[in-house]
Amino acid sequence: MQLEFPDGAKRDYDPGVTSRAVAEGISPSLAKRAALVRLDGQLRDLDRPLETGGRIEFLMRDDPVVLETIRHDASHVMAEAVQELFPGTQVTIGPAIEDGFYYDFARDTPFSLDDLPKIEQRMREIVDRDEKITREVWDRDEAIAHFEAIGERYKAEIIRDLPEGETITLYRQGEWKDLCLGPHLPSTKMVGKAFKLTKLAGAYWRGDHRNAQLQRIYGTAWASQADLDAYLLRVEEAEKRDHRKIGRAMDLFHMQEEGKGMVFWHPKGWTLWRTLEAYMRRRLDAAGYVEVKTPQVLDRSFWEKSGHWEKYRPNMFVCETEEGEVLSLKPMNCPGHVQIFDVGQRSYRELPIRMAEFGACHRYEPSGSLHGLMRVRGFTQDDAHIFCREDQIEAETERFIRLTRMIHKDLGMDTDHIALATRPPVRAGSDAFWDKAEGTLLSASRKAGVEPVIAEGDGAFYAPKLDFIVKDAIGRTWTCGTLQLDYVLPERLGAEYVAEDGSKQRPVMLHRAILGSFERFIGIMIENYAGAFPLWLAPVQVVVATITSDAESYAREAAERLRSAGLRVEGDYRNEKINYKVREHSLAKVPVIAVVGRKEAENGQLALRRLGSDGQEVVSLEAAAQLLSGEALAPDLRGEA
RNA sequence: GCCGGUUUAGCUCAGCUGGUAGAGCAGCGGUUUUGUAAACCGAAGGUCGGGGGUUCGAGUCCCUCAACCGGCGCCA
Repeated sequence: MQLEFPDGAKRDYDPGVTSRAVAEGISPSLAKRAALVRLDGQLRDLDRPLETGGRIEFLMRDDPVVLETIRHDASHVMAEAVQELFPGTQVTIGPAIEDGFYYDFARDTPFSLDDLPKIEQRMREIVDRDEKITREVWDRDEAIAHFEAIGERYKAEIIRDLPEGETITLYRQGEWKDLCLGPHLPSTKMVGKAFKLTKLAGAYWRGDHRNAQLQRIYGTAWASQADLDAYLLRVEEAEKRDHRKIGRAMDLFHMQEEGKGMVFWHPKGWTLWRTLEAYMRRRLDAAGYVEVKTPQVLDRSFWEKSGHWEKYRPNMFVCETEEGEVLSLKPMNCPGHVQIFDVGQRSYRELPIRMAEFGACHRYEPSGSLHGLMRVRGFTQDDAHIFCREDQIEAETERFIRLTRMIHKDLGMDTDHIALATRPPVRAGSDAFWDKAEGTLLSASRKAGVEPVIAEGDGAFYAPKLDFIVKDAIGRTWTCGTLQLDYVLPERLGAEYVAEDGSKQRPVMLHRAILGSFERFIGIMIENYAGAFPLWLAPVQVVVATITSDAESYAREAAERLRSAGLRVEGDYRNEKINYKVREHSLAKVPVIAVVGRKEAENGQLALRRLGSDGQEVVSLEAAAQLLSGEALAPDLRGEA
C-alpha cells in the first residue's frame, strides 16, 4: 500500500504497519513527538495498524486538533482516577467539550467538592505512570458480558443500543478499560498536567430527566500550563463582567427573596431601559409597525380558547378572585394581539399589519432555571406579530432580518449567524407544508444577504423559525431575536380577512422579537460593555466635579446648561480631592467627567475627561454642550442634523 | 424540579478542631479647599438567611425550609 506525505512524497509500506513505525522510519523524534495521525482526513491512533494507504499526516501534541483528544483523554484519566479512589463507581460517558471535558458517573454517595483535589492528584499520578493507551476490537456479546460482569451496566446498555455490526472498540490504559470510539493519545503521559477539575453537577442519564441522575465532574484541560493559566484568567475576567455584580455596583437594579425572578429597577437601570425602549419605539415606528397595549390579566376561558390553558398551564401565574373567578397573568402577548386584529372586518388591503407591544409577561419558570436578568419570571418582550398573507411572508421576513441586524449593530452586537430551525421529528402539517415554509424563510434570508445555518429539527412543532445569534465583546454568543411562522393561532382564534375575491381568508402570523426581553437584553448589554455604556445609553452621561468649593456655583450652572442640552448630568460638589472623585466616577463607568476648578470657573470652561483616557480637553461650556449633546444622540438620530 | 455549593455590617470578605463576632470600603460627624484613579481623625453600625435540635454554652455540630451560585433538565 502507498502512503502520501504532506510534502507530496509517496512511499510503499506493508499493510498492518503502524503509523508509529512509519514515523520511526522517517525520524525517531517524529515518532516520539507525534500524538495522532490523520489518514485521508480521519484521525487515528498512532499505534493502530494501517490497513489501507492514503494521505497521511502526523499531528503533534500542540496541534489544535489534538487538543480535543487531550481533553477526551483527560476525561478517561479522570474516570480511571475516580474508579481507583471510589470503588463501585460506574462509568458512563465522558466527552471533550468546549474548553474542557466531563465524565458522568453513577455512584450512590455523591461526590463533594473536597474530592476534586484528591481526584486531580490521582490523575497526575496516572499521567506519571505513562500508561500505554491501546485500542482493542471486541465481539459485541463478549463486550456486553464483560461490562456486565464488572458491574458496568451503563456501558453494557450503550453497547446494546449500538447498531448491529458496529465495531466495538475498547481502549485500555494500564489496568483500566473503557468503551470508546477513540482516537486516543499513545499514553497517559501525553495528556500532560495542564488540567483542573472545575465543578460538580447532577446530570441525567442520556439527558432525560426521567432517567437516573448521574454525577458529572467537569474539568478543563489544555496543551500547556500557560494555556491553562490564560484560560483561568479569561474566566476570571468574564466573572468581572457579570451583570449581577455590575448591576449592584452601578445601582441599576436588584432582586429579593419575596419576588424571585422579578426585577426592581433602580433609577439608573430604569434610565437605561427607557433609553433603549425609546430607541426601539423610534425604529419600529420607522419600520411601519403600529404599537398596542393589551391586558395583563385575562380570564381562564380566554386561555382555554388560545390553547395555553391546555399546553402552557404549568408555566402560568394563575389567580383566583373572592368570587371564584379564575384568571391568569399573560405569559405571551400573541392571543391578545389577535383580539385586536379580530375587531371589525379586516381587508387584504390592510395587510401586512405589524402589531408591536412592549408586552410585560409573566411565566412561572422552574426555580432552578432562574438566572439574574437572563432568565426571569416577570419580563417585557419587544414583541410584535405581523399579520399577513401567505405571499407576503417572504418580503416581511426579509424586512425583519434587515431591521434586526441594524438594531443589533446599533446596540453593539455583531450578528454571528442566523439559524433556520427546521421540521422537528414530531410535527404537525404535511411535508409539502414544511418544504414551502422552510423554503420561504431560506429564500428571504438569502434576499437579505444572509446564508442561514440549518438547525435540523429545532423548529416548533407547527412551523419553522429563524433565530438570530449575536456575538458579544468577549466572543460569547447569545440568541437574541427570533421570527416564527404561525398558521395555528389565527385558526384557533378565528382571525380572518376579506380577500380580493370577497372570500374570507386566514392571515398568517409571524411572531417576532428583536431583543427578546428587555431584562435579558439589558443583562447581555451590561456584560457586553462591562458596564461602560456608550454615551447615548449611559445612565449618567456626565459628572461635573469640582476641585474646590470656590467653583461650586459655576459648576452648578454648568451642570444646568448641560442638562438643558438634553444630557443626563450629575454634580459632585463634595469636599473631596479631585483624585478621589475621578477614581470614583471612573469606576462607576461614567463616560465623561467635567472637571471644574478655579481656572475653568473664571474662563467659563470645562475640562472634559473621557472614560478610558487620562487626557483632558478644555473647552468652553457652550462648546461642551454642543459637542456632548451631539455625541449623545442615539444611532438612529445621528446624521440628521 | 434534580445534583453539588454558598448565605456573617450597605458592599467585599476574615472568624482554626464549639467559649459568646472582626477588617477594608461605603454611610455618618469633624478637620482639610484640594488640578485628574483612594487626604486625615472619630463615633456608630450585626435577629451571623429563617425555624428547630444537640450542648453548661452554637456563627461554628445535626435536621429542616428558603434564597442565591454552578450544572442538568425545562424554555409549546
